[in-house]
Amino acid sequence: MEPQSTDDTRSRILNAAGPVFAHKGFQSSTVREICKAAKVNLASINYYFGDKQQLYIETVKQAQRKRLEQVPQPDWAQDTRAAEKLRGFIVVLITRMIGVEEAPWQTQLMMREILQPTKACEELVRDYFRPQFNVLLGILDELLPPETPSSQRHQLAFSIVGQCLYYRVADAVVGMLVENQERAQFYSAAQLGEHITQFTLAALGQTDPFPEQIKHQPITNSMGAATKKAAQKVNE
Amino acid sequence: MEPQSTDDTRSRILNAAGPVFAHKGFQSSTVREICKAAKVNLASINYYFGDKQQLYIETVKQAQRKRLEQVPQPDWAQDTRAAEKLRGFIVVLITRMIGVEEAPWQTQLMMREILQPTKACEELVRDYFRPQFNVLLGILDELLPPETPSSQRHQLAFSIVGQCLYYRVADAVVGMLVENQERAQFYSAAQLGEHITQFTLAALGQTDPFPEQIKHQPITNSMGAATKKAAQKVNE
DNA sequence: AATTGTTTTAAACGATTGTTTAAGTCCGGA
DNA sequence: TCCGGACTTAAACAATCGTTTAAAACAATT
Repeated sequence: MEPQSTDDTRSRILNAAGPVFAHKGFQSSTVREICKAAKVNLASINYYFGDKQQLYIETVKQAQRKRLEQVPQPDWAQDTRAAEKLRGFIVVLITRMIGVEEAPWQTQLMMREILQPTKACEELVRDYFRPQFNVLLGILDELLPPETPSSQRHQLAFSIVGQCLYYRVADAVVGMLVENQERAQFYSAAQLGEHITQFTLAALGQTDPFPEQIKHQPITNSMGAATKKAAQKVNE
Repeated sequence: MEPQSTDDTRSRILNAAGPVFAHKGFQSSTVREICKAAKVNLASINYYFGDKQQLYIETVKQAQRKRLEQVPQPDWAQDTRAAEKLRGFIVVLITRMIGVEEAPWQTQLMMREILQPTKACEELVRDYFRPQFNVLLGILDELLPPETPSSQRHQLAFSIVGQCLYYRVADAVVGMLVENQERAQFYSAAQLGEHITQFTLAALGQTDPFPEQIKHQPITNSMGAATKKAAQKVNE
């Protein structure tokens, strides 16, 4: 009946609003700017969404939905080692954070919701963060002694997620702290993912202590097949 | 000549603007709201600061200055072990993040600058983040093999900082993911700092692998004297 | 007491905001 | 062809924003 992802007026608004909200936040984005970017009339937002705030909520939801189908967690073979699953999880997460070529405005929009939650955040947690969190806890379950208390499991998960989130949150500051050349050479999603994986596995006693372990070459080739495929999908 | 931290009109504006900007951001904060909170006339901001933006910049600077003298890094005795220094560094950092009783609006303001830098951010990096970063690198230098490349040292530092930042950035989400009781019992600054320290030291091979190492009791008593003192100063 | 410079005050200004309105356009079914 | 609902459009609206203004109040010096 209604075309979904075409250049429907409603869809044009939704697609134009995403980057604008992500870049400037809710208050600083004006309906006039969004309408201009979407090439629709000024009144269209109110006609299709009621008001600016409901447009914002719909935009966040759509960004989340798109992100879920763009970068699904890889479904591992049954005999995949837990360490390999963890590597895959981290690489997908860090890839979502820093993107590949295009600026990942969906993630930036979510980061705004994380830092300053609005009404859209509860759904975000329910449909996105919570399942993600549970997947990670499932992987950790295979790596930890059974008697590990859940409170400790949770904080371990946060230590992993926190390392990944950092490169999106503090992206600008990282750019000011490290030389451009070093950044260009060592800060790809694959390399950062590998670093965080090694760091985490070492902490969990799954590998030798960290500094001796990896050689920190510009290109790492220790990724498994499932991980590679998952990381690639982000480009789409 | 001019009283600094009294209830000077200029100071009243500055003190009132901090929490407002931290809570609502630059655009969403109105000069009328700030003037009302500061109990000064509407025109005072323009009289003393020129315009709203310069007030914002001054506010960020002052927050940074206050934070630096409130929570200085402990100056360790010469024979302090590096692991102990690292513990102190992390506890100070995490304490700055989540505060103790009062809401740490200074840190929240900085977090806004990190996520979306304005003109105030360059000074923030130069006077605050960069020195902090160097202190951490100095500590890591004592824990790492001499041949460890600097690019790897940097990412190790980011892995530590990232774990701490997470509890400020994702504070609201953490509150939605873990039960209230667990949060009340296991998420004090001292406990989170201890967790991050153990996790990091284990990754660096300075202790046994992580999960077996700590017992994750509600209250930990393994902090050194210098660390305790540093954590306490935050309350002031 | 008069004068000077500084600070405070209430009111107004112009610009921009989100939203509404009412007239207009389009298009398929009778 | 005419009608009716769905959509689009340009204009206007009311509210709020940051900023300016000019007069009043104040404080210190001569």
